[in-house]
This record gives sequence, structure tokens and C-alpha cells, in this order.
Amino acid sequence: MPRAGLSTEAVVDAAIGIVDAHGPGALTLAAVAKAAGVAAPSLYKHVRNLAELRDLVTRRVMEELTERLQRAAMGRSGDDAVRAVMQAYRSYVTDHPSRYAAMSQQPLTDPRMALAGERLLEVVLAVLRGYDLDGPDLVHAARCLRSAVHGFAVLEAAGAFGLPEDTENSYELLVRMVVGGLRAAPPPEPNEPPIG
Amino acid sequence: MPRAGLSTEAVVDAAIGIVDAHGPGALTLAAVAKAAGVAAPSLYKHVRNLAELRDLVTRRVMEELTERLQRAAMGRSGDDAVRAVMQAYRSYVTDHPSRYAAMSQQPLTDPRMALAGERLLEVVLAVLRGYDLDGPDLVHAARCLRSAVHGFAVLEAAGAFGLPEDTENSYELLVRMVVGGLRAAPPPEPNEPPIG
DNA sequence: GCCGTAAAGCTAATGTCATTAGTCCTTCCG
DNA sequence: CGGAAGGACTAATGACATTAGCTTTACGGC
Repeated sequence: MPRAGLSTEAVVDAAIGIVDAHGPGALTLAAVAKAAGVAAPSLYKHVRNLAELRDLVTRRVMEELTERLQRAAMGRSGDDAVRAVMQAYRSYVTDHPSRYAAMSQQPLTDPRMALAGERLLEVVLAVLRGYDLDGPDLVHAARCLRSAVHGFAVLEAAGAFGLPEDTENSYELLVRMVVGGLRAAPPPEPNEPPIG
Repeated sequence: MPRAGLSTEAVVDAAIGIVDAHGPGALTLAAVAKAAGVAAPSLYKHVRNLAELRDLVTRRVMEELTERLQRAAMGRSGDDAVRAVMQAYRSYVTDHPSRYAAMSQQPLTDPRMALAGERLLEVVLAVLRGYDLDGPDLVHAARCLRSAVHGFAVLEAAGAFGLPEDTENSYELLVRMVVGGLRAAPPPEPNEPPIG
């Protein structure tokens, strides 16, 4: 038996291929092994177990996404940057819906994921620096941006919207909501009903 | 062996109990059977298979959520109604994070889920009628509201936000974003960059 | 009160996975 | 050339889901 020349990277590649082709639910070690042309137990030389493989896939996806957001933000600022990042985010999800779904089904609490998550967050925070938000408000703004974008992405990737053609305009409205909301003044007082 | 007096409802009850106690990943037929004091194959008298049980759990959760939203919307209109519904939505998720997570991991494309989904959508649409949105814009608005709320809920339920105390204010900002965005004029032209 | 039927449970069996243990080549370094 | 390390394999175990076929209970009609 000639060496398969496997590596952790190669295993993750195969895993992503399966996710792309058959959805996140099809990601099993058995399937990855078959795709890699190897017996299932051999994978344990490159990956601790299925949970770790899922983590690695998630990390890969986060990195891809981060890179795309960085490119989109490059050379832009203010509303323009927020808009571009939001569009880039969605474009990643529509390009790789299964990958994104696989990522979002992971528990996000893993410390191992922290680094990738921080880098992603950095991009978002960088984009938000154009607005005059102090510490806590910056956090709130980032969470809202993330929630809006992620919520739309998850629902779209899950096929929860009826008509696919029309989602462009729906997203455009969401972008306007977020951009408009970032301009508006921060909350009058912590934990108080707003605006009044 | 005295009859266990099981029923589909009772099986779903047990399933929800497991989800609440040990998270969506712990929902197996074996676990449900043990909780119900019955052998695993017996469950098939009440439920077609694991996939259907998951569907039933999802449906139950959607119904609970819908009921809560209806109550919140009752007797309110306009911004007030939107605000109340958004708060009620989040309160459900913080009350039952595992349940909500179990629901969101389901593929939402099932026709069997359609009815429950429609009822939930109805509440949202009812709340949006206060704004002068024509047909398509109403759909866009509903999608955005749903995306924002769902995105925040998923992230919060997954523990993706660092500090739990502070999420109140984050959500308040999100509510203001949405309410503000609904007030703003609809997009100038389909598929064109907005506001200008 | 007795019988038959259908529903509700059970045990046994199968197949798919993940995971572990133990073995065997192959590569590469000295 | 020898030997160690690492990569891959087979065999074995254990958790689950799911199917098939059997048994018992509840209950309506007589």
C-alpha cells in the first residue's frame, strides 16, 4: 500500500469537499476516509476525532470569510466600508452555503476557535471605528452588525426565504437598517427603554 | 409489563426535556426511550424516526414561540408592537436556549413545518402592517426583522457573546436599528445602491 | 363474563459510525 | 545497512437507529 500522503490539511480539504457536496450532516469520518482513499482509523493520525475535524472545518471557514471581509474593507471607510463588508459576508455565504451552515452549527465557545474569531471580530471593529462609538457602544454595535448579517446568512443558507431572486433587495434593506442605526445616537441610558 | 401510556405528545415532551437538560446534541432515541421508561424500538409506535421527532420538537418550539409573540403583540401597534415582539422573541430564547438551538439546527425547508412557520410569519406581518409598506417591501421588512432577531438569538443561545450582563443593551440597540429602519423610506430602486 | 383485534411493548438482529488497540510497512536519518 | 518514527491497515468494541416478529394488554361487541 503506497502511502496516501495525507496530512491534517488534506483531511480538512476532503471534509470541506464533502460538506460542499452533501451538506454538513454528511460530514462523517467514514465519508472523509472514503474520499481520501484511506481506511477510517487512519484519519486519527491527522485528527484527534470527529469533533476536532469539525472544529478545523469551522476554523477554515472563518479564515476564508475573514479574508474576504478584509479585502472588501480595504481602502474603504464609514458607511461605505460597512456596506462593503456586509455585501462580502453575504457573498461568501451564497457562494458556500453548506460551509457556512457547517460553521454555524458548531458551538462557538471553544477556546481553540478564539483566535480565528478574534481576527474576524477585528475586521468588524475596524470597520466600525469610523463612527464615534466609545468602548461599550462599539461592542454593542459590533454585536448588532454581526447578528443582522449572521441571521440573514443563516436563514438564506437554510433556504428559509421563499423566493431566491428577491433576496438581493431584502439584504439591501438590512444593510440600510444597520448603516442607519449606526449613525443614530447611542442609547440614552443603559437598560432604559430608548428614544422615548 | 404495565403499559407505559405513551403517546406522540409524551414522546415530544420527553425529547424537549432532554434538549433542555443536555442540549440539542443529546437528543437521541435511546435517551428519549430511557427517559420515558421504555425500550428504544417502542418509540417507533409513536414517531416515524429520529428525523420526525426532531421535526416535532421544532414544531413545538415554533408554536410556543408564536404564542409568546402573539401575546406580546396583543393590543399594541407600530413601533411599540415591533419592540414588544422583539423583546418577547428574545425572552423566549433566553428562557429556553437549548430549545431554540434545537429548532434552528433543523432544515427549515420541510413542508411539514410550513404551517407552524406561516403562523409565526403572520404575527410578524401583522406587526408590520402599521408601516406603509406595499407587498414586496413588506416581505423585505419581515425578512430583515426575522434576520436581526434570529441572528441575535442564535448567537446569544450559542454563547457567542462574551459578557452576558451586557447583552440587554446590545439588543436594545438592535431594536432601535430595526424600528428606525422600518420608518425610513423603502429602497429608491430595486437592485440599486440606496440612500445615495 | 368471553373473544378477537388492534395497539403498545418487548427482544433479537442488522448496519452504520466513531473510536481504540495492536501490527506492519516505508521512509529517512545516521 | 540498521533502526526508529510515523503512516496506514485490520480487528474489535460500543453507541445508535432501525426493522422484523412476537407477546400482551385494553376494550368493544356478543
